[in-house]
Amino acid sequence: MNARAPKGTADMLSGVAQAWEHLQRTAQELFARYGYEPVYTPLFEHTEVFTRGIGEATDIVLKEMYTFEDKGGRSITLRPEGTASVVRAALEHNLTANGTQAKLYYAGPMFRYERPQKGRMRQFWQIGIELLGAAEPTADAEVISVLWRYFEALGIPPASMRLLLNSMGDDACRPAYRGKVAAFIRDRSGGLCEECGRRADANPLRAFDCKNPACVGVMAEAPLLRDELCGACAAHHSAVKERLAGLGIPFVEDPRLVRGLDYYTRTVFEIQVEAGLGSQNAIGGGGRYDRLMQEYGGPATPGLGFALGFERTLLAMQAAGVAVPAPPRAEVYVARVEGSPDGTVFAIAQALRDAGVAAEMDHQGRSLKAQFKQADRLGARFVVIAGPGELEVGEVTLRDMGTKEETRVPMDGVASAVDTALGGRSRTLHA
RNA sequence: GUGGGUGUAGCUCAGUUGGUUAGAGCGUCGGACUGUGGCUCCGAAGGUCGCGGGUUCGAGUCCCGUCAUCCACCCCA
Repeated sequence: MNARAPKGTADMLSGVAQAWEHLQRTAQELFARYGYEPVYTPLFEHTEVFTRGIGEATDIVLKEMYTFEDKGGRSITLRPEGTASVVRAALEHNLTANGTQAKLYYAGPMFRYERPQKGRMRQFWQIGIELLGAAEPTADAEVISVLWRYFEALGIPPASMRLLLNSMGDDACRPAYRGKVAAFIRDRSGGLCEECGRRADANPLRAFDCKNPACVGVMAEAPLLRDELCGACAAHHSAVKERLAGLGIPFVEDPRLVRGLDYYTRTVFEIQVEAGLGSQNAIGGGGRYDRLMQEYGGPATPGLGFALGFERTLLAMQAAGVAVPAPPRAEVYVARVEGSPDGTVFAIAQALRDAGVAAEMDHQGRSLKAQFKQADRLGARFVVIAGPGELEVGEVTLRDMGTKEETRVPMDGVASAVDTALGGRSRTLHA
């Protein structure tokens, strides 16, 4: 058989897996302070959830979805992002009935069929929050600040982050602007790449995203939505900026920031980092999607959120030299000696664990010396030497690996002795 | 989907103009007067040289194919 993980997927072994849990713990703790509650939606949905939500003309829907027919003949798609599912769930369970506000967060794998490269996987992890039912600009500022604070909490230097901000307008002003850009593209199509020429019809705004130098040059002269926002959108946008400035969160207005999902209205934002991501640069982003719920047939419900990528966040942390805290694999190592009754050694280790101490012992019949090496490698602060001599008189030797001090303690008092030595921080699980 | 790079021990890599039993460092395991760690020293295990085919007296080393991987384009987290 082919003992290899599929293309674009990766096994997360101890080092990475621990970082993963650190990212999740940090998120849970921070998001809870803002009142967000966890939600777990299915990893797959009816395909329509994504085609309608994300937009038929987006790259995600056009060429990146893992879509298949299940045995019941339904078209199923592995989620390529989180917002569509959460909004679908909120609608299904009426979480925003009568204008109720819902604050949700999720974390888990997303799937997109793309060629993998640095910072891009076919299965990748995102954490995101969604704030539903909130139309005020303070909501935008809150969501953006959660994202910013999260990266700060992880230790990514604020100076290395760049927050980009833009407004996509709404139904009152975007259609007219969109028409203007389409006209502009048709007019100047000679100077644009083939792809952008085609964009005029389906998705003209995406031409702003093109990295082709010629296109960048031409699009630099294209009309900007910033200058065409309706009064309500302009007021909203400037209020968001005011709130952010009030928090001291630095942002850069980028009138050409266009995000790849069709559902955005008004505020869109992205946090970029310069080092570590290869040719990618965004570690998180999001925006407002006031029409999404209606798109699914629900009541008009404003909403917004962000998503951030685990892989990219980790790359950014590594580039910034941030270390991920890793707990010691053992605080105490219980060593057995030739002639020690296995059952007794085993019981001592168990007693320590029951008392809340991380304890490890040998299961391979290795020499005492090897056990000490192992204890050292695991980061154990103490080694309990359970030799026949000690056990005979109901005692055990407790060695402090730092000071090399050894004391004899009663066998049934090991847990409390260690607990005291560790500063009494363990909790007793079994009275 | 397109382009380029790379595929040699668990990991990072070296392998000269193709020539006999494929190497190093790290890691792992064992040992240094036999119940004790982190340093040092000694030793050991571990490799279908991605896979298939071809050229050759002979290929890890050249050619073709294939797969995988990395990076980039597209686009995004």
